[in-house]
Parts: sequence; structure tokens; C-alpha cells
Amino acid sequence: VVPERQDRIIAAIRESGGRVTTARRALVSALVRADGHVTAEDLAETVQKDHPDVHLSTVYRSLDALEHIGVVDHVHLGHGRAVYHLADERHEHLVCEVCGRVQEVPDAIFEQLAAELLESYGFTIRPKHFAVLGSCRGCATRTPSQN
Amino acid sequence: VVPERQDRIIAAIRESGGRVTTARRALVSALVRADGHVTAEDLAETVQKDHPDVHLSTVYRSLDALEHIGVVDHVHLGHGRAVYHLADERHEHLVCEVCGRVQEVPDAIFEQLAAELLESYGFTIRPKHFAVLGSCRGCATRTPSQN
DNA sequence: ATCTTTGCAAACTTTTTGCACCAAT
DNA sequence: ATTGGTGCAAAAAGTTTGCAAAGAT
Repeated sequence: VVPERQDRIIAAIRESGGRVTTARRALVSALVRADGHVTAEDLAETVQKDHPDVHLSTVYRSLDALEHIGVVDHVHLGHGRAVYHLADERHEHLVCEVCGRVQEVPDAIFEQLAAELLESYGFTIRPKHFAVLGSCRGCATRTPSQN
Repeated sequence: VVPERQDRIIAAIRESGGRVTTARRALVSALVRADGHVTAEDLAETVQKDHPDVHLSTVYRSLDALEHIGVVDHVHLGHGRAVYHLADERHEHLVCEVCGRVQEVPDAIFEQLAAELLESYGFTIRPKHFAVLGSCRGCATRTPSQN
């Protein structure tokens, strides 16, 4: 178990004036146990194993609340659902358009790009918000399937 | 006018076995005249000025066809609509999360990152597919509004 | 007691699809 | 004459919202 992180998040909810409910406790637990790249629906399913009447809309609303207090971030990996993860996971996503696999890479890889965009364009990137699409090692020669 | 590009695209449609219809001609014209960053709905509106009964679904289907033959690409700039542009525009998008402004930067900026990801992870990026989010010069100090 | 959060159902937004008709080759 | 494209309406997919009831402080 990873109790510290959960407790820290629960505390953050309380500090922000939010209330700690069963649904939120379960959601935080699901987020901490998830390996990242989970959709709201994934999280809802996990939560619903123990608390079957927690509704998907509650998950969305709670994720929104957690995002507002900086605990959670979400990323659009392509078409369809967004994926959510804890904000303290400092990594980016590489999404293979051929096989669909998602790989995490350390944030540091983007530092050079960030510096260049800042110097040349005055643009400060917040890279976590979007994934980098392409093809992974095994799929490099094949054509990316349309998405 | 920019007739060469239109003609090249029309030819490409024909070469791919596709048919050159009024709707497609108008769509290609709208794409060429657009400054990039146009949604399917933007394009539909432009097309409908001259051809009011071209349906949004036709625009989607034609964009899809053009994307299949490599003429068009689309990008998700955040929540909501995707934006489409001609594939021969070699640039990326920087989207400011504060003021919403979209800035184009040359592809070359991403070469170093591409090389690093390829060497370290065997990952070949297709960067055009997603935008880089962050804050532009004027907005750098302000907090990005939640999106 | 108060004020937030919840469950539900329904709305909403963007994109896709089924189908019968039309049009390009 | 074929076969692919089109308009329309309706479905899908993902997310948001209004409301009254339930729950946390």
C-alpha cells in the first residue's frame, strides 16, 4: 500500500475546503493504485468494485476538483477519452499509433525543447497536457493506422 | 489565388480513385484559403457560403478521405474540436492556455527532441498530431485557466 | 445547521454511421 | 452502368449539468 500519498491528497482536499466523502476516498485510492493512463471510466469501474453506486459523473466531478487543487492532471492521448493521473508523476507519454502502447519518459527529455521555445518565442510549455504521438521501436517501419 | 495547390490536391483525389465532387472542390478551396487551425465546422461554414447544402457530415467524410491520402492532417488543440490543415504545412502549434492564441513554429524545433526519443527509446515522433500547450510571452506570469 | 457533494437522468458537443438517392467516372 | 459520394436524421461517444436528496463539517 501507499498510504502517505493518499493521506496527503485527502489532506489537500480538506485544506481546499472540500469534503472528504466515500466516493472521493475511493477515487483517490484508485488513482494511487492506477499505473497512470486511466480514463474516468476506468477509475469509475475500479471505484465501483467497492462502491457500486458511485456514479461516473461523480468521478468526473471529483477529478475536476482534484485537478483544480493541482493533485490530478489529464492528457488527451488521441481520439476519445482523456486519461488522468496524479500530478506528481513527472513524466510524459509516448503513444504508439500503430500498436497503441503508451510509454512513459522522464520530463527531463523536454527541457531542451522547453528552453528553446522559451528563448525563441517566449513560450513556456506545459508539456504534461498532451502526449507525443508516433511509432515505437517495433512498429517504426509500419504505417501508423489512421487515427 | 493559389491555384497550384488546389490543382495538386484535386489530382491527388483522382489518383487515389476518389471522385471530384462539388463539395470536395469547395472544401479543398476552403482548406487552401484557411490560415490553418480550422475546425470541421469552420470549413463547413466557409463551404456553405457558396454551397449551402453541403452537410457537415460530408465535410467530416471528405476530410477523412483527404487525410487518408496524406493531404490533410488534424490536431487536437485541447478540449473540444479538432483542427485541420493541409499536410504540407510543416509547422507545429503552440497553444497558449491563458489567452488561447495559437502560434506556429517550424518543425525544425522538434528535431532535437525527435532524435533523442529515437535514440533513447526507439520512438519515432509524429509531432504534428498534437499541439504543445503552455503560456505565451504575455501570459507567462498568469496562471493557466483550467482546461 | 449549513453548505458541499452525490446519484440520477437528461442535455450537450463533437464525430460517426445507416440509408436511400444522386452524381462522377 | 457502376460505384463512390451526399444529405439527412439518428446514433455514438465523452463529458457536463440541473435538481432534489444525502452527507460532511
